[in-house]
Amino acid sequence: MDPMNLFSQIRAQVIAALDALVAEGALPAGLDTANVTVEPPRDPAHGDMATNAAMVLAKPAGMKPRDIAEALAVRLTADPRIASAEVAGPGFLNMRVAPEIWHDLLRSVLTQGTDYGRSVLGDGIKVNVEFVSANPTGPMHVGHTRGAVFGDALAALLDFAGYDVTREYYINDGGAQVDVLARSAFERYREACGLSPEIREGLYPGDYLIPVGAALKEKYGESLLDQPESAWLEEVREFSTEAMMAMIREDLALLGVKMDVYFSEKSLYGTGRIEEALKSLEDRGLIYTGVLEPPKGKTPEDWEPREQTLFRSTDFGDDVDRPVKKSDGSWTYFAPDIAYHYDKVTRGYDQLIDIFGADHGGYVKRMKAVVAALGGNSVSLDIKLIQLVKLFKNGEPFKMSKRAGTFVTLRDVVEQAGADVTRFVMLTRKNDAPLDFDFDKVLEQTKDNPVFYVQYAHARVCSVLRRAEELGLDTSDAALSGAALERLDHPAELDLARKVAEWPRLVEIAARGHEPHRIAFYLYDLASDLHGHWAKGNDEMGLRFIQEDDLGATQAKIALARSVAVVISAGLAILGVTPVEEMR
RNA sequence: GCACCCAUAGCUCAGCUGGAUAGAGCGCUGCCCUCCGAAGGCAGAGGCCUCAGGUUCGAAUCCUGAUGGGUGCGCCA
Repeated sequence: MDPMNLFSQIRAQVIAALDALVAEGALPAGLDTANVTVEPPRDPAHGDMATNAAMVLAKPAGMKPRDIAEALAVRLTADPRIASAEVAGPGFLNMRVAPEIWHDLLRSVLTQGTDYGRSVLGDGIKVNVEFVSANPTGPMHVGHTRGAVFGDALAALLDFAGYDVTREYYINDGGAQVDVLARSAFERYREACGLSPEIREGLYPGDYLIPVGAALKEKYGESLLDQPESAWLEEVREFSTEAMMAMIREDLALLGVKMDVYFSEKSLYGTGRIEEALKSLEDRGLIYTGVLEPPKGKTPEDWEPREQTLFRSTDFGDDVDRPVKKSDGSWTYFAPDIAYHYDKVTRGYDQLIDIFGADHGGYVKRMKAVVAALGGNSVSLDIKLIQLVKLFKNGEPFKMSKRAGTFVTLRDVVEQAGADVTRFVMLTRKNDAPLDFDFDKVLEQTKDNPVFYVQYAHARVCSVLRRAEELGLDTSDAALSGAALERLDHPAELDLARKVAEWPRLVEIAARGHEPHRIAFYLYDLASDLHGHWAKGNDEMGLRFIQEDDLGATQAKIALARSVAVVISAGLAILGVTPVEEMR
């Protein structure tokens, strides 16, 4: 556990005290302390931290919780850093630490800067986060945007928590939809050559292919015009897919998302890689030929029994076995998916994370089955489903329609709201909860808008630091970490420090659960505490950060303020948002 | 029909992998600027955590079932 995490430090101390009690015979040996926690209590009046040790151990030890708790309290308070330990409620042990603990903590924050809160939780474990993976057939829309932000923030969070992270994009350039793209682009090519395009039903009608058509003309002149499809399809497909991917990369760049790996589905075909992956399954006896039952309740009109090559995914918790080959012998879409995950497994990742749209929930079980079959117990796969984004304008639902031209792209969103705002707002909801995105509200400068609220807190601290500099103080972190922090003795000031102390713990909780939204909520809380503390200065002069007649106290107080700003910066960095120094 | 996700204040949502008296914003009511940024703060009202069982020291949280909503369901990716 991380040495910077105050709660894990104290937990280690609790465990040590328990061991000591065992050694002196006050507790039986061989107790399992895995469930012993040290957490901030819900009600701050209960103290700085609480442990459930006595309640967890009462039963296995065959003792009353109170007796254990009291013995533990005596042990713990022998350390001068633990000011008090009191038994409460059903057997909680509420602890209060000495003020120096908080002063040391703040010093540590200022010394480490935005590295404060980095964790060794990940222990260098190799994680692959696959996200976006939008089909290269057009621009990215709002749904992709949320997935992109979520994946990028999750990757940053895991990196911060000590994992070795790869951001990866799977390009679906091997299926029938890129043929459709090629045909659509070809019509735009014909248009560029002065002919009228025939955008038939089923082709992509979007304007974004017009420049692709023009580029095709520039490259090939009119030489493709009288050729049969078989002559130009492959080249046009290649050309268009690359154009689409260039556009997608640009969109991602607008959002501030940078992938480490772009993996091409097409590279799996004709290279033996699909065959190799399937052989790996076959060697385990997981491939067979058979006939599937028709789905109950909703039998397709044209359903008829067919013999197919199937993957025995039911062995790994899936509902039915899944076909990997069509009846004509060609691969189903599932086959390259298997090969792709096989590739990820063989690249040596310990953990895989796939981020899908919620409408792909039906694929979760089969993908988990694949990874379980290929990687055994050594590789885990977590799949995060991203719920819909509901757009609003002036509080009114904003209907999207490709045909009506009110299709909202990633670019539209970023151009209107800005990347920082877009990213933060997209992370203010759990991934599996629908998200309302109101174009007007996200730009409001009120506390109704969480982005503003957090930014404002950061800007206020910067403002105070500027004031302090005018008074001749050195506001560098190096100088502030040397401040006389013992002058921070007001309960309200220590409360703020307590919140700062929760940061490393929160990072670990968020990383463990693959839940970057927790960062956003924590930052909102922290900002709220800062604003609240600021306002206390209205009534109580002594709580203002700037004390014009006492520069020593001022330096200590702005060190506290700066610590809050440091954590806000670190948190925003994980979310991919730039902290602002003043509001405009 | 089956599977997965969801259900918490009037509305939109948190709730730290089982902890103490369930929280925040919006909306409503009432307060706080001779003062570091009031773009903020404080207080009040508002709850059968959808329902019924179960697990245990202890459940909004875990299990089972029900109800309501969303998504998906063999040669489309």
